[in-house]
Amino acid sequence: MSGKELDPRKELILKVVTDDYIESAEPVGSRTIARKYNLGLSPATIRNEMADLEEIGYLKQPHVSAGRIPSQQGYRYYVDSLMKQQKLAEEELRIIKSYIESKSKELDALLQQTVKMLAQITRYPSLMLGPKLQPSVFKHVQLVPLNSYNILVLVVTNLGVIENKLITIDVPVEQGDLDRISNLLNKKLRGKTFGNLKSSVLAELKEEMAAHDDFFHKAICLLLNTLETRDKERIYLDGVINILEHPEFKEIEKFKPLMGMMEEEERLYKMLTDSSCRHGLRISIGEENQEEAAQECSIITATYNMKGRAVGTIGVLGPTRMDYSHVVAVVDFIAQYLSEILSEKKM
Amino acid sequence: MSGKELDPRKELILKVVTDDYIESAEPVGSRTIARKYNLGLSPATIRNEMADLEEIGYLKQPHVSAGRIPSQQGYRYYVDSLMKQQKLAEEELRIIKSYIESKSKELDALLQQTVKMLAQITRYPSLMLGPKLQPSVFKHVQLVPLNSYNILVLVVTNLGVIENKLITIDVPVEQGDLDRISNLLNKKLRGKTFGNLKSSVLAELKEEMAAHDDFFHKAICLLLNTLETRDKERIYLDGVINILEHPEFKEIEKFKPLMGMMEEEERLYKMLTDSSCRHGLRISIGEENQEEAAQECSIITATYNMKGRAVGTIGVLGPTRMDYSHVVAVVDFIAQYLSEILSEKKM
DNA sequence: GTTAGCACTCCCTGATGGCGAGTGCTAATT
DNA sequence: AATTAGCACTCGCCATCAGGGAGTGCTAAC
Repeated sequence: MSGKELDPRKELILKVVTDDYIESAEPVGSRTIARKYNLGLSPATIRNEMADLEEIGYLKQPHVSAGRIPSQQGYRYYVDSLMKQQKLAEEELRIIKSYIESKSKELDALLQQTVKMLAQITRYPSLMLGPKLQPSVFKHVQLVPLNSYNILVLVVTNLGVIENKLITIDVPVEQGDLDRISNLLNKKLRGKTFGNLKSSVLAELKEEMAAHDDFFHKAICLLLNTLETRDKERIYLDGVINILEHPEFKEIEKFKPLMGMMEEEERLYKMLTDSSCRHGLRISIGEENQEEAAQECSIITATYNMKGRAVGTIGVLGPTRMDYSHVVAVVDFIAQYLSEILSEKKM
Repeated sequence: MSGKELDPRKELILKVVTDDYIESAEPVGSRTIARKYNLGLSPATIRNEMADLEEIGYLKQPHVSAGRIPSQQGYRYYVDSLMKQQKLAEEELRIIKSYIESKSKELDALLQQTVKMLAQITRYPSLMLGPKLQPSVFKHVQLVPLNSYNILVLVVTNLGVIENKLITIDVPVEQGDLDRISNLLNKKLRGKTFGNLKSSVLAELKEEMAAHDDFFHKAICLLLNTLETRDKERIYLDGVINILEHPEFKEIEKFKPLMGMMEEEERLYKMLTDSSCRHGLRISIGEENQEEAAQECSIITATYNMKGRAVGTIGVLGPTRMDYSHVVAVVDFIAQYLSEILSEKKM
């Protein structure tokens, strides 16, 4: 009942119903279809086809005397087989490009702007995860004393990302000692890739370490620690207000669960990293979503790359009756363009 | 008509009406008051008083055959003169303290947790600004080459805060040179306060600079730059969903403007730093707010300190019919307690 | 296989009327 | 003079009801 191919006329009807419902948000009836789209079919014929489509699960009726709307399965078929690939308008391309380019200085601002722009163009809430940067070359380590008992450990990688941790010590250490240790570490580590670093070099360091004092020990441990605990990637969210424009959320009670979800990074994170198809474009419709609050919504995500490696995800959330073809086009393009821009960054 | 003192009985009635309306969200009538609170007055007398209070602008009627609700002026009088100072329950004190203490490691996490907790306790959206840290002592500067053309400039202050900027150069510089320059800078600057630094020391450095190459010049400029451009303080926001529990936002259209506001940091920032009474506790009622979207809301804010200097603001947003006395108590206490904790931090 | 016709379903809207909570006013009471 | 009881009146709220409209399923004709 699910994997079946539909005959062309059923496909046509399903497509028309879905398109119309996406646009109007009203259940669509046979008469409307016959009048609005010239299919050369009478309302009665269309009714029969719609009854069939309902029986096999692609359409449903809100109530018996209403028109039809797509079921979740209907949307799935629409998305997989019927939806026509949309080309973005010149205007949109221009906006997207200028937005992303103009802000290409600060990474964080770039991403924030990108999500805002995505929300503006699609008119749906938009989110973004990442990027998860994997530093590969060690550049610098520095121990900076803030006061007698607190020392800041800075680690700089080739990405220009700084990891920092504060450590507290019991016995005061002198500036000179710290500089000496910093220098020693740098001499050993500078230019090493992290692959090497973890295995060989640090082992070597640990041996030497034994010869030194307790503080040195602590510093090394911390260094290791710092390198291992990678922060969770930040989540960017914008355009939440857009979802209120859609009649499915006219009732505040329908909106509450979504609002609750959007205030919890953890849940957004899960949604964006959801199992199925981690790679490239993904469309989750209704109950296909793990996240309960989003089961009357659909989510379209795409991963973006840096130098060929997927580093983050960008996505759009809307009612199941969302404008799939447009959003897919936008999300896809932005992900690609963002990948280009990021890969160009000298890192 | 506004600065007037009310006679005791009018005050009593205004207080009772306000208390009741805050609790019930329903216009309160004379009979209700007579029955619920034993004032020793008949409904008719109360009616007369309420009519008076309406005439001089402290109460209003949603429609002619409904009970009364406080006007903005009524709330103002209530807040200034009638509201009784509330003591927090042991339970609440305990929760607040444990929340703030348990997270006292990472500053950012501490603040985030604090706002979340504030939203949970008050059941209103809560926000926080800051803190605006003013570093005073220079600790360390480091030039780290990321690749041939990009150099990362790190500046560490006594607060353990790291400013970093990327600079791009035309001519490759060698590691050794960078180290030499870093060392030189550190020797000159370490331990200096920023007050000194800007005036005397840097002037001196600039002279020496002339003797050195172009890159050195660039580095100094950047250093100065870095020290001058302070980031805008971050805004924390949590518990937006809470506002949906209140009947004044049952209609989505009432909520939209607020949602729009809460997605724009700039507007939140303005609200939190609003002119009137920058110091200590502030209550803005309804149209007293500059921000248009919040003119059917009230905002209660308090500043918090670090070592005696106000560094940030914490606040709660609710309908004008909000539980002023409870929120005031909570906000006030949290601001004070947070100040304590922050001031203890070794910085 | 398609379509016209028809009876039927069910939502939506607007009108109607009673109920209840509340008011203002007046006259009686303290 | 202040307070209160009584009463007529207002108005939002709610349930009820009827009519209209959009849509369906079924049957019979094309």
